[in-house]
Amino acid sequence: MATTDNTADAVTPAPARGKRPKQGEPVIDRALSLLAVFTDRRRALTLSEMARHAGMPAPTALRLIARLVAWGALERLDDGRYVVGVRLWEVASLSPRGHGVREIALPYLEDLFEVTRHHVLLAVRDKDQAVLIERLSSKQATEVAYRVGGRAPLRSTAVGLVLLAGADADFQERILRQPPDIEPGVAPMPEGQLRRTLSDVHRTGIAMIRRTAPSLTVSVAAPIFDAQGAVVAALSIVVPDGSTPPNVLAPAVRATARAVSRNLGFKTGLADDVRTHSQG
Amino acid sequence: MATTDNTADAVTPAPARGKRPKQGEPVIDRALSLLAVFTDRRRALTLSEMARHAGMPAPTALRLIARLVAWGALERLDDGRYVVGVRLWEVASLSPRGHGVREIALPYLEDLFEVTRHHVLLAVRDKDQAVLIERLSSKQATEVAYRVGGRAPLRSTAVGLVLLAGADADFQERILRQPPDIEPGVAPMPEGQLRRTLSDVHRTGIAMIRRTAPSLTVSVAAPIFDAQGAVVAALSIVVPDGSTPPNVLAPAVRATARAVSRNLGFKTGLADDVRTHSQG
DNA sequence: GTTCGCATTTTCATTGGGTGGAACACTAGT
DNA sequence: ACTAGTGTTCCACCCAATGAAAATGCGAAC
Repeated sequence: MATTDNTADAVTPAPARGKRPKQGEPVIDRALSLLAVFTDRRRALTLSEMARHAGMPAPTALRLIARLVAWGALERLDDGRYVVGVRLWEVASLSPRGHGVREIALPYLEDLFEVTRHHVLLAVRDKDQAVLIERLSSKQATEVAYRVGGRAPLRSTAVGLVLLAGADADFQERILRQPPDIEPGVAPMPEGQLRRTLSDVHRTGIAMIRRTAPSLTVSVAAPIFDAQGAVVAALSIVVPDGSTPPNVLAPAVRATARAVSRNLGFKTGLADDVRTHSQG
Repeated sequence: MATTDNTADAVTPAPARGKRPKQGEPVIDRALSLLAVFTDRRRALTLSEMARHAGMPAPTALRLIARLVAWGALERLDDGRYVVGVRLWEVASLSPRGHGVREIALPYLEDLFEVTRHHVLLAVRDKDQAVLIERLSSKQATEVAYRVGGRAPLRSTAVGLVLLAGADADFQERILRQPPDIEPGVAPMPEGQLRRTLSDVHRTGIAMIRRTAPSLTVSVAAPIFDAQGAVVAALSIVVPDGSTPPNVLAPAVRATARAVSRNLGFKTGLADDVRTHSQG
């Protein structure tokens, strides 16, 4: 969680006496930190919970929250707890990299999903992580690790690898220098192998990852390009290990990704190998 | 657009001279009004555009926007324009009435969509309007009036009627007293007929609306209940007029809505008429 | 190359909105 | 009754927010 860089991680053991703990922080930052207290596990919070997690006195939190509620960024439940409001969701739906790509990609994801009946994922990169934009799942599909709106590591997921391979070199370097992900169910790659993998992903336009937790699955991902040829998103399919050979899935995933790219204005050259040559 | 209730609707013809135009407004409100300048048609804006639409001087807007960008609520494009950021979308995805119901309903919407191949809509009520939470559409489906994240009137759409019929009495009264919607392609209902319609919707659990614009369609909607039996969302299917008789669609829509309701913890009684009796 | 026009950014003296401790109301648990 | 927790109102202090002005950046027109 990127939200823990606030002040009061816990309960601020020694509250610094009667002195000002974090007085002077811009109001907006405080308001935003009140939004950031919500997580997947905590979708409805009381005033005092919010104040505690955001690291500010209750009266201050109350005042700010009141404004957020008045605007619709938060809503108050009957029991007095607060939740993220529809108005905020409404504005957020205008996010080009959020609902934007989703809106364009959804019909194609539908097709892929309908044919395969397996999880279909769409993700974009934000900071050092992948953010899951969409996930189509049949009710009886295998257990899946990530939810829509959640974040996933770049180096140990198929979509992550695609997004990482599509990023600029210095960003890649920075990520590569970080200590390896400790992702349950995925064997962490040593740096050398990771570099080779990224190179392969860049060349072939396909990334694969095998997981052992939460269930045995294979993910196959492909990049989505915008009109400028930049990788703006990644699409993947997640199937139970052994159900379908990955080399059978790859063409379908690739074709779907290309269809979405074309709809985003990407001029798909002739065949894939042509683009490959122009890049190598 | 609900965003026009801000100060500078246009360009503020007479800027009130050198006096303070709206000095003294809380900072949060200003920040939020900067988020509210984004609409379906304007998803990427320059600094001066944002300042103008939010009704504040450029330096002030810049300062606030800088904070919003730092947090991730906004993102800056290469050309200097601002768009709604993924971080905001991420938090908004925790909205129970936004992505919450969507997440639960999606698999069932999928099924309905797959069988019918027509638009499937999911909406909730916010203030005096319906907000479209999800829309599944095949690529070759008919033109639709609303997009995900957009708003629709309560009295002239099928989902709107369902949500209105499910609201408490005094809210219904307030809406009924308002002047009728002027919705293109939908004949506005006189108050008497509307009351009768709402009563029917409440009794039968089905609402229908026929549109002539943007295309000739029939919408059939049904309510989704939460564990407490309150109408929290509405589900509808939109088909070309004449393609499928509404009375054929109704059972499918109803069954899907019930399936979602059950998943939300709603105890579906025995048959529908049992619940009807307990309510009348 | 120079000039104009406009958007963006920095600076800075002024001040009013923001602040949070204290006190109060209320509920629930002991 | 007492304690412990939450939610709310109040208010005197004061620092963050403000926006005019000026500087800077950026193109396009000349």
